[in-house]
Amino acid sequence: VLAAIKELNYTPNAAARTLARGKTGMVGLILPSLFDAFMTDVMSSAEKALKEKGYFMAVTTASSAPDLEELGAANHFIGDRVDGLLIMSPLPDNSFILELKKKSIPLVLLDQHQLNLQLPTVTVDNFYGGYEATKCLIHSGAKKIAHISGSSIFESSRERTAGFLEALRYHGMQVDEEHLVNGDFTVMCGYKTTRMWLDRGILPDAVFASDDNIAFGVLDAAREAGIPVPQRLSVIGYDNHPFTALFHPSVSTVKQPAEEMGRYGVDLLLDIIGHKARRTGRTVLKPAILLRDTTR
Amino acid sequence: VLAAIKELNYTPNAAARTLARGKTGMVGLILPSLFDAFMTDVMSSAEKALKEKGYFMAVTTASSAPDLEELGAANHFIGDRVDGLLIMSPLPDNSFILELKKKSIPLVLLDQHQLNLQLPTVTVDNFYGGYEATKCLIHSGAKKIAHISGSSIFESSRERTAGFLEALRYHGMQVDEEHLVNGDFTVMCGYKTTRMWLDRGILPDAVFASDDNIAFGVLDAAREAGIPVPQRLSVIGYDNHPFTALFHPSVSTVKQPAEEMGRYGVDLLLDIIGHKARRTGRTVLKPAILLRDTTR
DNA sequence: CTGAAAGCGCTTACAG
DNA sequence: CTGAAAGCGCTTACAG
Repeated sequence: VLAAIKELNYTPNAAARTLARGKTGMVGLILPSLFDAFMTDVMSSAEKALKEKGYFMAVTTASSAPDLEELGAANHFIGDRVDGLLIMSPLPDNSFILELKKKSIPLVLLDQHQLNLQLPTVTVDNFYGGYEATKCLIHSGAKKIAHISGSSIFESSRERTAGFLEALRYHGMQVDEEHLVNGDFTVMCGYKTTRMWLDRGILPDAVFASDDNIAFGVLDAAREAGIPVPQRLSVIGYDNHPFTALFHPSVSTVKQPAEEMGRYGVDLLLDIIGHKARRTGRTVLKPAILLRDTTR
Repeated sequence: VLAAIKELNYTPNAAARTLARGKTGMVGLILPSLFDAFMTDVMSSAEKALKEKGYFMAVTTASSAPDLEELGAANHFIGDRVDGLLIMSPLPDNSFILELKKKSIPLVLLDQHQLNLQLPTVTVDNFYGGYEATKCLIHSGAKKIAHISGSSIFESSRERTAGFLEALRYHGMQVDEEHLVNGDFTVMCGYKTTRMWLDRGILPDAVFASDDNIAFGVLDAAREAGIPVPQRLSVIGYDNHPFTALFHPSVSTVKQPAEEMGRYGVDLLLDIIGHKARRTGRTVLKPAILLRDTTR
């Protein structure tokens, strides 16, 4: 009989097994975009970790509340197609999450706390990252330090900005209004902001960019204008985008433990699924400052 | 009764429905890496198209034959968890595919033909892309044209190189051995190759890079060495990486119809699943040459 | 047109 | 320890 099984290379029917056992063998990942380097890192790490445990990963994007609602809609409900969900999308509206909670679907939030929801979370200490990045800029002697933030719908972005402001405050420094810019995690926004500074003659000494895309844009504008980096302008980004280490000058950045976030998020979720962990608790990972050639 | 359904926001059990109907409502995507801009574009487009049709997407990476075998292994078989599979990973070894074929699992190959397998494919005309990119370089007056290829396990890379060689041949030109470099789709390889040319005093007039990562590396090395682009060195990449349009100078490239590949691949696969299309046939998409500031 | 029954292909608790 | 039966929660073909 076993020989025959090998012979016909029989595979047990997954749907029947799922129905009988109540486990799908799939884990869902909901994230805002497939184009962001950090998110892709986390996704890749999660995929690897899941594969090692014999799980498959269902990926779906949702960047807004309506997108999430749609995933909760009748004939497109992701909840019971998976054993649990890793959620990286910002949750301005919680009704989708509440529905999942009500159905007791195991959930882990990635890169955001959402304190009111009492859900297990895996985050990076963005306040610390923003604070330390700014401190390095201050210690290198910069007097006029600027910050270009990411989109404020991301908790991570808001906290980096808070860390930046606190570092300045602690060191008795101020930031000019024109040097505190609400950006959006794009190269374009870094470029345009720097051009604006250049045009108005208010280029700062140093910039803390809320992600590496922004930093690339700042560096591009500086290079085009012949501004020496890091002598005249220091730049530090965030994420450790693969290109930061490869370009010349290499770009200083704050490395997020993306690999760890994906792996730990998976471990935690699988423990919850297997009733080996509680459905609460915060895990905060530390980022690492990587000083390279765009800072003094 | 219907009111009660709304009330308790009931969702039918997916596993039971799958078992009864024989449809999972999931489509699998197998790709070599989550870090490549083109692949991410295709994935994103496929995800969007699938979502519109009420399907979810299971993503799994496999870059080598053993990886694929693993997906065919007993307790990790992806075949019956999905209604069909979109396969972007190179298939040097076909046994995994043969197994899927034997089980009649709908399959669409993306970005590769694999003629011997008689499977429906959606590809881009890479020979044409390589030929046209090179022709543009020739027409701009370049005499010494170099090429840095991607990894030869990719059919797409091999065909771009073939297009490059044919364009030279057709125009009665030759390529020096040192200017035909086997690379690997990385910034590092573009950078190192260009440095090597510089160090040996054999910098070409123009480079056709098999992807934009390589082109970024070439441009970075040229900038560092003070080589004027495009006056002394023209560069054209491949993929239309988001950064190519944003950096200064903007990077000439060959735009792959990634969005179309993802969307069309999904449409075709769903038609096969719904018995509305045959399990054969080639669809070849045309790339578009985007001449920007790194070519004359 | 409605409603009860069989069947999808497993797993697991239970009888032998 | 082995094997037959019940059950997982739907869908669909069929009887009424």
